[in-house]
Amino acid sequence: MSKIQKDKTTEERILAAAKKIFVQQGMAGARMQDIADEAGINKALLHYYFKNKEQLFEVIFMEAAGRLFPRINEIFLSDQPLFEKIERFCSEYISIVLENPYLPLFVLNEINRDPDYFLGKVWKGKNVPQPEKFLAQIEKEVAKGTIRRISPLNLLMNLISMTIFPFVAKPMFQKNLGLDEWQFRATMEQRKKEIPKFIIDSIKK
Amino acid sequence: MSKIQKDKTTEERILAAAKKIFVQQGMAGARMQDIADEAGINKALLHYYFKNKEQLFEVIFMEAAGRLFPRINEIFLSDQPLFEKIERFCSEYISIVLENPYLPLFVLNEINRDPDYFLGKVWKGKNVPQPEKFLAQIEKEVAKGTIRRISPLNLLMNLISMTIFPFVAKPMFQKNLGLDEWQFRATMEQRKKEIPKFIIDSIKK
DNA sequence: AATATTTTTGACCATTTGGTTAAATTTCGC
DNA sequence: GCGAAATTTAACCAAATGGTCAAAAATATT
Repeated sequence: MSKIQKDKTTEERILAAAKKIFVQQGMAGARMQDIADEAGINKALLHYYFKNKEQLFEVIFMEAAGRLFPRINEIFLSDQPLFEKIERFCSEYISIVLENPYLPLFVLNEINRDPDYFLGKVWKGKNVPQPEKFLAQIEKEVAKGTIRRISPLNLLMNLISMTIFPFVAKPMFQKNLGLDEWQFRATMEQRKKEIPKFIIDSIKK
Repeated sequence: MSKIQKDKTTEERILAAAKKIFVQQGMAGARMQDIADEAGINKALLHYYFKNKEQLFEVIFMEAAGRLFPRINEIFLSDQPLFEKIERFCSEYISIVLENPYLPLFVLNEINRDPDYFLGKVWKGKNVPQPEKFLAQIEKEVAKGTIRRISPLNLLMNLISMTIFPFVAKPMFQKNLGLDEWQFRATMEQRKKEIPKFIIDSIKK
């Protein structure tokens, strides 16, 4: 039981509750009863708004995935210069995830359970990922001689890893490095600039 | 149902089955019946060897965590020079995880569900993590002028992130970048040397 | 071979859990 | 205010699930 917002509509309260429970417990661990309790309503009413657990889950998952994946695609598709792209990605991505630190682990976890199903849902339609452009851009910079010779694939992995992983391992980092909530946030704020600097220092010629 | 090893003892078959199911489905998603089936035995026999789900899970979890955490602690505690440490960590860690690519996500996920409980189990006794030494070592190198000024915390996060995250996001990377199993492995083999090079290029003065 | 011990099984139980139903209550259109 | 529609609830149901038990089968001990 937590604070039940009286101003929100019932459906909004259900979605907020479902998000909290699903993100915390995963699809398998989440209980419809817990979601109902969290929303301050009856379980039957839950099924009045969402016909079953799977459908409710899919709404939550797609909303979560929808916040994370389009941004990754942006760095593939935009027309900016490489270094600007890297800076923008880190800065914007960290901002988004700081508001929902547990989303990445949640999404990666469900993808892991059934990659084809979930990635099929996420990347449907014209939204398929096209990393070719970004990878080609890196190769072009290598050819121009502005950056050292590096495998584009590795550079991409490095960028995404350094940006996202600290959130995935948040409890571990916090506990092992003794960071409270505030210190963790501050560190991630720093990293908006530290990561691009780290990368550029490594590859710039 | 999969191949049931006749040469292994029943207990070993149970542990292998439990590992497969738990790592794939997580604690909440795993079914005792599925573990029994996978081991080619009766559910009652499962409880004859392990008194309940939680106990069986803990055996699996501790075995998994025991493979991942001590290595991280090593980079904190060993006496090697910084660059060697970084190289050794990447190389050894990737080797270990290549044999069980799904362990990191599994462990991080369960830690996330109950950080204090699980991290308490993992780091019990004299095995508590002591990052101070590693962080101090970085600061010393900065002072000596061998590497540029960088926040030790950020460097540590970068190292661990680049090493582990590709495994956590394995299905996503594979699907979105079109890597089959073999190509993924080859990429990670490359990264044993690419990551240290990437880091050292960034911080060496 | 006979007996004691360990391992394995099928049948069963209690609880949890997702989901339904019919009735009650509230809200809305008039 | 009144009937209809939408919202909310309590009570239930069936299937799934973790766990038990007594008997059977296999193995070890003498």
